[in-house]
Amino acid sequence: MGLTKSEIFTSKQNRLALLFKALAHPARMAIIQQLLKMDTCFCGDLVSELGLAQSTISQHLLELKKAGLIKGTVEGVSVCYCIDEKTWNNVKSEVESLFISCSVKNKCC
Amino acid sequence: MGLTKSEIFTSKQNRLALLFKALAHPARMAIIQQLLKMDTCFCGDLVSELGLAQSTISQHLLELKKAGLIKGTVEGVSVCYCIDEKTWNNVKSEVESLFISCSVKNKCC
DNA sequence: CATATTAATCGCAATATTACGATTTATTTT
DNA sequence: AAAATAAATCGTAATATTGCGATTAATATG
Repeated sequence: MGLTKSEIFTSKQNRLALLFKALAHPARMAIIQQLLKMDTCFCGDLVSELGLAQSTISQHLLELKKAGLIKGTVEGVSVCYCIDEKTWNNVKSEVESLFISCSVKNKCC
Repeated sequence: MGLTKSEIFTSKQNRLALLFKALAHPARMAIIQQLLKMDTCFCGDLVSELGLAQSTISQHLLELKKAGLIKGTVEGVSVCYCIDEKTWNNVKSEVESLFISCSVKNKCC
């Protein structure tokens, strides 16, 4: 069939999977890293920084926006993007609880 | 075209993207959570735990194995899976450095 | 108001993912 | 050696993703 059976999983599993999916592309990782690093974050800057077409970058920005990781505001002709602090911090604590609190202890193999 | 241009990104960006891709499915999140929680971790247990076909689970296990997140050892007729502690800890610190050390400070929007 | 600039959206082609049933492989038990 | 059990692999269909050029939409400038 080829479509994910979201209904059989917990909402946490689905939420985390969607979050990781948003980060599961090197271009989107590059955008996130750039936004974490830079003060200015115009869409055009990202287009010239990464070696992808403008329409492609725009699509990746949409993916990140749908996941709530970034937000953009119109500034004249340009659009300024940045990390959505609120969602980012939620994500941070969810990922932390997955990776940090659960230490691998039981080895069966 | 439809294929990711890995060559234009840094190895860290590609590495993290591949890691997140492995986690970007609720079934694989469920498997990981189960392996973190349980002592026993036979493939068959996962099949009956999640509501997916055996061949589907097997494919998801392969994805996680390719990403280095889990490993499996044959025990008689069954295969016992568990988190690959070594890779898991590497992943943990990479994800930590992405999320924890980089706090969002500059707001341009 | 016409033109330039920036970014979103559309349409398309290539490729990847997801899921399942059927089959195969490997091991254990009879 | 034959039968049973568990898991990997194969083949296939449905759907999703990636990327780009072309177009559209919105704002700014001459």
